[in-house]
Amino acid sequence: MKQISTRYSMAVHILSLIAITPNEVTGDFIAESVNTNPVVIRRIIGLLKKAGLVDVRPGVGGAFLLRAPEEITLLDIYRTVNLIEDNQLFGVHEDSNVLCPVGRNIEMVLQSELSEAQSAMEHRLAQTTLSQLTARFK
Amino acid sequence: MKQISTRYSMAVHILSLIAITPNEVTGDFIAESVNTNPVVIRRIIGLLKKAGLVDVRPGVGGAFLLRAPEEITLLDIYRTVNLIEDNQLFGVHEDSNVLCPVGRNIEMVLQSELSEAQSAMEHRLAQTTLSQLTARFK
DNA sequence: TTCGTAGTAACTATAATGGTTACAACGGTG
DNA sequence: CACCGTTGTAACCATTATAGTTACTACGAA
Repeated sequence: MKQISTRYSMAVHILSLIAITPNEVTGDFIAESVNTNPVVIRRIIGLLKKAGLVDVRPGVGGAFLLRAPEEITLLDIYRTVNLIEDNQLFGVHEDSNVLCPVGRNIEMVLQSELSEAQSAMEHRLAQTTLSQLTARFK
Repeated sequence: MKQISTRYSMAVHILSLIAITPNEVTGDFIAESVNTNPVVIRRIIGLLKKAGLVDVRPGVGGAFLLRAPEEITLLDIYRTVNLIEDNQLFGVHEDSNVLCPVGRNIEMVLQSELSEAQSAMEHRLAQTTLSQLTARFK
């Protein structure tokens, strides 16, 4: 299967970098730390901006947090960057045969179970803040 | 983002159908219930066979469970069908710049957090058995 | 021997991903 | 004012996973 996009881990990286740097941070600087193309960084920062997590100084550049690192959780970042259909992590096949007892019920029954599993994961993500993360860098 | 493949929900569908059907079930019959091409079904059954969840009568055909529906969990099926690199749901970008405190630590620190989140999800999947699922079909 | 089925290989169209080049817009600075 | 570094996008690309399809071989039972 395909893993969840590294866009997410890169977003955490970006926010961590902004959090621990006293002055403002340019996209090119972040790109060097992440070791990727600056455009990739800008795209992710665009999502973070739209979500109100960061802002960027126009013209001269430089990103900064709009929320305290103690108040940004891994779930916040996940939700920002991992745009997904109906916010459902699990895809469920549709158009099953309604003439069959399984086909008639599988979608609803399974979707409810899978949503619970997804919630369990998201709940765990919500337990960790950006500041807890950056505290572990040495 | 991309959702987790519907291969998983189809696998649950397939096993449910085998579980509630008294006699053995052919791939074509399952394909009609799932409403897809029989080859797609055969491919998934191949994975289920390899995992020891089902077996298929050669020649004449027909699949049957090798384990009681009470002893097959959604996690078992997930693990069978959702083959993924290192069993890590979350992809984490590699080759970050080691000269940067964030780049040097992000991979290990984040991976450990994300593994916990994944475990929380899998733990929830392990709570539901195939028999609990089929009991909800009416 | 024939028929229905399983197992596979090969091909396709579609979509997400991560990277890349290019360029316009913007705000300080000399 | 003119330049420079930066941001925001658009456009394009190669790679990969996905889900479906056709086609063929192998097998067992009637």
